Amino acid sequence: MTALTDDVFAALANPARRELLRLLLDGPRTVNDLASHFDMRRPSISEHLKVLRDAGLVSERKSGRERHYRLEAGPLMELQDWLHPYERFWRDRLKTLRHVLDEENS
Amino acid sequence: MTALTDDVFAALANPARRELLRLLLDGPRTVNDLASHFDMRRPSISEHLKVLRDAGLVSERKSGRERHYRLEAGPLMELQDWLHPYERFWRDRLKTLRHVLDEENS
DNA sequence: CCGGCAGGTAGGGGACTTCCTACATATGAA
DNA sequence: TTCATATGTAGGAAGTCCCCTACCTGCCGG
Repeated sequence: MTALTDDVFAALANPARRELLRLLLDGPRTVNDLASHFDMRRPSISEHLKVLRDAGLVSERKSGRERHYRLEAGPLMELQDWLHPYERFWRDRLKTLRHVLDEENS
Repeated sequence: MTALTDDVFAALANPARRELLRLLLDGPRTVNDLASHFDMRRPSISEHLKVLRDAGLVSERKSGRERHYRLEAGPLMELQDWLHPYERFWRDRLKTLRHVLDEENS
């Protein structure tokens, strides 16, 4: 298990890269296939894929002259762990809010 | 409910801003209090707080000449929603992996 | 009123991001 | 072998980010 690094947050900060991840939810795809969904030149897609690869969010498998990129959700599951304290915070605030509303209603 | 925007991902892309959120888990704090935890000048902290505010991740309450910043976890809970499809993907992959291992063991 | 403190804003420098157009590399097909 | 296809890499332009040093506003206490 790699630790959740800066790279993951930085990778997610770009909408094209998030869209790439979303496309990969349906399964592995080639670079050209992925690029066809964007209004952007292919080399830029290659660069985005490199950022995602360096963050551990995708992996690549060579097959002839194609490369199939596959989603690696591990870092995103670590992001979920990162969120846990905030979820607790959020629940506490909702509970408090509910109490206040109950007081006012009684 | 505000939709999960680019602003939230962009705000989280900076380690100082993530640290600010973490500090605010313990409750509201003033700018000077927050700044004291960083090796960075106060105006930069103000700027980071503005980014967080624009993303809806913190709110501000004036009290005399101080301003108390409070964590607003709402956008982070939307981030959790954003993660859901990836969690499903992750679970499926684990299940598949387990099947493969079972086959090999039998 | 006046000095000092809390905090925001302006402007700028340096590094980084993101896109582009060439160009390089490798593999499949004819 | 020779051409075309799939992809990566180089280098550069434009924009953005992040930090800084002034500087400004507003509130408190004497």
